[in-house]
Amino acid sequence: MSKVRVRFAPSPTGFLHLGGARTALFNWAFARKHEGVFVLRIEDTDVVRSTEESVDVILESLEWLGLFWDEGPKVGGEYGPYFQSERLHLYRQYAEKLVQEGLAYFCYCTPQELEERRQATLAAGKSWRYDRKCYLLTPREREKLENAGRKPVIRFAIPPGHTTFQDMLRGEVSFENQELDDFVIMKSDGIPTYNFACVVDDALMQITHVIRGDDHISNTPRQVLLYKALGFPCPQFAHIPMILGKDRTRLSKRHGSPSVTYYRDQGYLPEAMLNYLARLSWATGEEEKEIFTREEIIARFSLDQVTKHAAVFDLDKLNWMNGVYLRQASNASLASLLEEILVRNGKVRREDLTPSFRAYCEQVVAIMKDRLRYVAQLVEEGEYFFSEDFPFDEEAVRGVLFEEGTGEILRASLVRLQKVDDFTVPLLEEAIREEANRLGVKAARLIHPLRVAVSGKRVGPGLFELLAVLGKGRVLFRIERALRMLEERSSG
RNA sequence: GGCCCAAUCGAAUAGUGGUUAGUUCGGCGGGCUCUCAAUCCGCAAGCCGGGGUUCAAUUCCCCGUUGGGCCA
Repeated sequence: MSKVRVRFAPSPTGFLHLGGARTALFNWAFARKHEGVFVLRIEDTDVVRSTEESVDVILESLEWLGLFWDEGPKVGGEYGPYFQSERLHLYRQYAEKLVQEGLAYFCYCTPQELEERRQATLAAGKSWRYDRKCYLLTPREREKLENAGRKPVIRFAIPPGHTTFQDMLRGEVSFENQELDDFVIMKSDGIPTYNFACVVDDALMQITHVIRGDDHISNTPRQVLLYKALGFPCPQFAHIPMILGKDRTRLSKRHGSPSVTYYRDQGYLPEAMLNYLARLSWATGEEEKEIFTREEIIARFSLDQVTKHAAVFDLDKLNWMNGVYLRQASNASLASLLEEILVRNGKVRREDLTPSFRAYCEQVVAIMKDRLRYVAQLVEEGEYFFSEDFPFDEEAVRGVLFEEGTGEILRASLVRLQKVDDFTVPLLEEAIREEANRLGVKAARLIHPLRVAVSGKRVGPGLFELLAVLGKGRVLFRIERALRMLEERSSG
């Protein structure tokens, strides 16, 4: 059996979205599982919408996920080039071959002419398909049109009959050829259309298995016909389900963000993202197990465990899964992630990333790890770690800080804490519990107002851990400030 | 509009011609606890509808419905 060769072929017209990432993932897993080759090809024939930045973002996203390709941009390979824009001569060559063999033909109809005839046909209550007006053009007629300055497209002549292919997930899928149009394979500017370039490339790159989204099912009969016309062997096809948003429509900005880089920038871990994506549409074959390393994914991956129906992207589950990975990650790695996010959000300047700040970040993630779903939460909800100018939750102030008797308690706590030289968890705990005893109240009576005073929130990490991380100076300052808030309230 | 694909708890999925239809996330309740988490224990929640085939259908077939896709 020949070596498995699969490919992922994105168009660089934007970021890599989750659906594309999952398609890449399945291709990659399939290749690794079968010790085959994973090819990356950039389908940049749409000159207007394709950008170099987009290529970079897509490559970065794949690399971040650890979906490394064996052939393609940056790494090369013997079937290159891997950018379609550098393969135009190949498409031209094969298109001309089809024309010479009478399997494709030049068409000079203008868009306006086509539209007129389409409207007329529709008005007559019939469904429109290209009417093959140019199919039987004589050389003379063609010459005339050329001389009139018309630039032809090349259309593929759909043969009669029907086209059937085996889908690895769905079995036999069949189309009537008459439903297919004599579609354009080369535009008048010499740029191939998607189906044609795709077939030429997949054939020339010796792709054995085409694993792609099921939105391509209806392209497949056209492609199968092209393989036959070009005399290429057909690859195996597997159309995997799409990923939809919560409302079961195509994943888009409305559903949060569909881009891989967004999740990277929010502080999701690549292993978590990969794991979650793998679990969409794929049954691992194991109950009670959701967490899979990339090696485990490869070892278990099989296309016949892939479902046939669309999957809904569930942020809750991704968050849960990312939390699992976050808790497994080292404080050092999370701290460096946190630093990047702080810099990107303008909370910290790059030159302030000192070793001591790094140590501080490690302490922060150490006490926050258990309650994080993604690292950027620390920027969104944990301002109090990085600034004195953090918001106070109104409900916490009203319900906890302004409770009767809190002033005396805070003042007593302040005095007591001033005497604690070393802000370590055991010493802080001892101090607060002793002070509670002395005042004849439960420790909680001190703990809750203190938390609000130093963090502005009524929920958060354990108080003693929090005080220890913030350090004596900031803690005392914040308690004094809270006391002033209380005074202002009672006087005003 | 034409064609194609799909359908099990809210979500991801397992599974079967005869099962108390399993698991994970989420939800709810409880334990632990300074709060929130984390963690542990428990609970609720599903076979899209209608016809067949069959002793028996969630499972096989057909139709419909709904959702999605491609083309226009």
